[in-house]
Amino acid sequence: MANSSPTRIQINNRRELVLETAAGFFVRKGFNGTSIRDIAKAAGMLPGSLYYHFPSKEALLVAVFEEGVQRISDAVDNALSACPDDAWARLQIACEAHLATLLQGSDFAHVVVRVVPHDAPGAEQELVILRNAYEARFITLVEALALPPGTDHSLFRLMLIGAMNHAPLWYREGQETPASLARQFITNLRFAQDIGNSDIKEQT
Amino acid sequence: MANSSPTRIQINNRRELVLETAAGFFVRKGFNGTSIRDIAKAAGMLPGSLYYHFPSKEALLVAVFEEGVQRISDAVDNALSACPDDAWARLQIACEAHLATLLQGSDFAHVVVRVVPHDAPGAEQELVILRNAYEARFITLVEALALPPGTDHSLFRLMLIGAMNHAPLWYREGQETPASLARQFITNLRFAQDIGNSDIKEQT
DNA sequence: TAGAAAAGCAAACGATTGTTTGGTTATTGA
DNA sequence: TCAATAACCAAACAATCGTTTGCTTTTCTA
Repeated sequence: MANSSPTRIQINNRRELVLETAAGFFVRKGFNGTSIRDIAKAAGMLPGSLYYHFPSKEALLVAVFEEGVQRISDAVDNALSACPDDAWARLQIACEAHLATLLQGSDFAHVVVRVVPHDAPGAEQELVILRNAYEARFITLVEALALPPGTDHSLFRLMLIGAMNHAPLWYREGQETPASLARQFITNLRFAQDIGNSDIKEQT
Repeated sequence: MANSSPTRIQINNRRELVLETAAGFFVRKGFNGTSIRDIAKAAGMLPGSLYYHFPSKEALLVAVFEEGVQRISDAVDNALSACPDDAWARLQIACEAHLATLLQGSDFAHVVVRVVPHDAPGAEQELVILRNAYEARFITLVEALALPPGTDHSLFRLMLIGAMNHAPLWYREGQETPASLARQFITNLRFAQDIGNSDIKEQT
């Protein structure tokens, strides 16, 4: 007997639907702005039914966070696996994957950026650990850079992450692509020159 | 008696206390994570009493936003008024004032960065207008820069604002000052060199 | 000195919150 | 065939939510 027959019952078959629905609400309404009833109704279920899959609203957020961190981590890792060893090129590739997942992927990764862990006090530590585990990639990537002497690599990384995670607030699909954004992000942080600034007195 | 001094009644004498208390909660708990009862209790009043000063919870948020935008605007404008230097110096001074208000000032300015306007749907437009009115300063400041040819000034500005507004999430008082942060922010975006990267072959 | 306005208290309103409980249906392995 | 389990429904729970109403106290003005 095959242990996975075509008529096999789909275990937790609507768990994913609940997760996706929740991610959408958490992104658009925030954690505290979303009610269990919002999610249940949009998923075609009753409020109490969610508690078969998740023991609490905060546990649901953690599950969404886990999926978001998993997806954006996979995207970045996968992009880096087929990338040259040049530190700047690797960072740019990672930024492109980060932005693509954040701006064009599902809502899961967006939740990780949008929802601040302290909004769910009981799950705060878990959420911070998850996000830190992902962002650790950028510690390595930025430390591999040969930055000008005296540059604080940590601050450089925080600037970059801040700039990237701010993108969902202004990004509109159509004009710019994650790839073009990543290229410009890195260019602005790498090639920014003081061309023509040494004796600039005024601009119009 | 110390409290029976005036010949004039103190109009709205506790309105400021309510505003400050609300700002604190909005920063630490978010808008939807804060209840009217939270604010009232911390301000030593009853929940209903807040409605003498503000017609609704969203109107209270708008008032906090207005105060926050006012304070950070004043800080930046005041810093710029004594800085007729070149464009980069002016931008750095503005960043320093922005960061100082955000990280070391009252909670008012922090609310403007922490609370996303859509969390209060009925006040969303008003909140966006307020924030845009402030951020317009950086449009001018960044457009005055002589950036490398082909640089998107708008994206440059969004990077900088994203990096700065991300700071409250990692800043810890003691080591770095707003001034040192602003200097490094600008340095990273201006003087970033490709030192040690001359062996780069190509970028996509 | 009378009275209007400011400021807030006390108490409740209906609605919504996260969650629980017990029952129901469908599918499974034995 | 049958008990077990997955998955969900139906209905309610106490608590909390933003807000309203009516009343009281204080203070300034006319």
